[in-house]
Amino acid sequence: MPSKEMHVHECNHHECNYTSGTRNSCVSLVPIFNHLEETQMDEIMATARSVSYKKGEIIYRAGDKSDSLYIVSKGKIRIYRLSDSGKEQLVRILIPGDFTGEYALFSKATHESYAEAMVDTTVCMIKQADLHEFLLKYPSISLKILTEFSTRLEQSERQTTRVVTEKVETRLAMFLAEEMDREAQGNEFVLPMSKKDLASYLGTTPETISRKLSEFEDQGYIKQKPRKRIEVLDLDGLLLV
Amino acid sequence: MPSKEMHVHECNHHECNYTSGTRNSCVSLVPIFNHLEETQMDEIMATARSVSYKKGEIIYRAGDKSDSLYIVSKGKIRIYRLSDSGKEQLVRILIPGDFTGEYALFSKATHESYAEAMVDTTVCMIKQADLHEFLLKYPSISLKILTEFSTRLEQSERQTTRVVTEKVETRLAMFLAEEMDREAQGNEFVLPMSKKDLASYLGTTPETISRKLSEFEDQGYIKQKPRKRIEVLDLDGLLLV
DNA sequence: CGCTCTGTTGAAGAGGCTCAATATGGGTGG
DNA sequence: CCACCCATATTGAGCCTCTTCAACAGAGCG
Repeated sequence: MPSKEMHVHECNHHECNYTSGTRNSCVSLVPIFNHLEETQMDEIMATARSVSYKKGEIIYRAGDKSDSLYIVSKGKIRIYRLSDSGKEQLVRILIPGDFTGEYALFSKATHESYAEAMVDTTVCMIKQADLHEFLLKYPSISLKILTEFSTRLEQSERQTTRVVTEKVETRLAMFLAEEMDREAQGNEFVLPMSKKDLASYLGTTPETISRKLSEFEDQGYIKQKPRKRIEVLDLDGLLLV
Repeated sequence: MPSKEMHVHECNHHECNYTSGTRNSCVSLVPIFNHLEETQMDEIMATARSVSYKKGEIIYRAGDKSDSLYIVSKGKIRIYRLSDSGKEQLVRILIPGDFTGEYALFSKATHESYAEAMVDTTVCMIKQADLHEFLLKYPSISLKILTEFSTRLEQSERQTTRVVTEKVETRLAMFLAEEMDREAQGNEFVLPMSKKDLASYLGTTPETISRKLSEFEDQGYIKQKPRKRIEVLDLDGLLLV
């Protein structure tokens, strides 16, 4: 697989094959693979390709044919959709250990969403044929992916339900509470995205986000600090909104 | 199908084990199993339990512990969620061949949604332990389920995007167009649910659905007929809304 | 045959969007 | 290291879509 003779110009976006011994960067860090034996991980790693993208680069777009699984090994990826009317909606953000590409991989040949590097990012790609082979050979991988999928499905449905049943204020409060739960350092956390993206994720506009956060601040629930940091002063109050 | 010796009181909701030879009602009709050999399907069927529910009965509810996959063999099931604020949202409707229960099965022990029989319904249930065994034994089943999951995930994300980016009128028009695509007999189709449920599915209210359908009718795009039948007169016009 | 749930229609009000003007800040190049 | 610049964020005002509440009509089911 890995050609040792690799030259820079053979590498789109600094694309490189792995050589054994450079395993650590991706396969071993994703839950779907890291329960395997070392030798099995090496085997998978041997079929993987590493590709780097610079900030802002598009990794795939809707309509692209693709047949690879993308595992984030470094950086951050924005997954978003464009509606028929052309509006953008942020679906989720991938951090190292997350993967994407599953739709094109298991169902259809083309993507419906867009993947964009939010910062300089490295992914490893596993081709559909290789992955299928491994799934048949090591069925426990499938169980891991099924677990991941069912969690994602649940989250997606929960998100839909929220958007249709709760008002913006409530959705925002819930989002803040969840971030506190996942990311809190003390009683502060850092927004993982711009407020523009947050608006798109929550199904509203940047203006409304801005206003609602100010209201929360006026009401003493939170305090906004520089560099996207938010201190939560009254979590319970927030959740009663 | 019921064992021949079945007595009413041995069967909760007319619950019965399968005997070989009565295979046809469920395992063989779902895409996730029907690619298997006859003998393999028989093997799975032997572990399945058939349960019937009367119209309106709840099959599972949020918070229930469950460890079974439910495959619809007859009838129709409404899957819905309740938001934190208590509002109901219709997630999807299952018809024979569809399955549910995956979240409790692969991720957590409890359901987040509700499943209710819309008409008299029969499901077959496969226990988690049995299913896991089959997945490891026949890895191709996992691939089928992965395909199904990734399709559902895509649909769910598409639904979220629509709800947040399109207005009600557009969502309704798209829904009608999709139903035409899937269910049309001539240029008519039958709504698969009440307008109340449709409202909940599309994230709006029955009043709005009623009004928008009247508008579409006034504009000559559709014609509403008795028994939930809708004739589409101008599909293109509808999609330009 | 009546009762209850679903659907329809009207009117009023609210929540959030749009548009526009201005402020801010972090990234970049000099 | 500083100044500049452009995307992001903020704030205000008006408006529009959709929800809400209420009253009534109709349909399906026991």
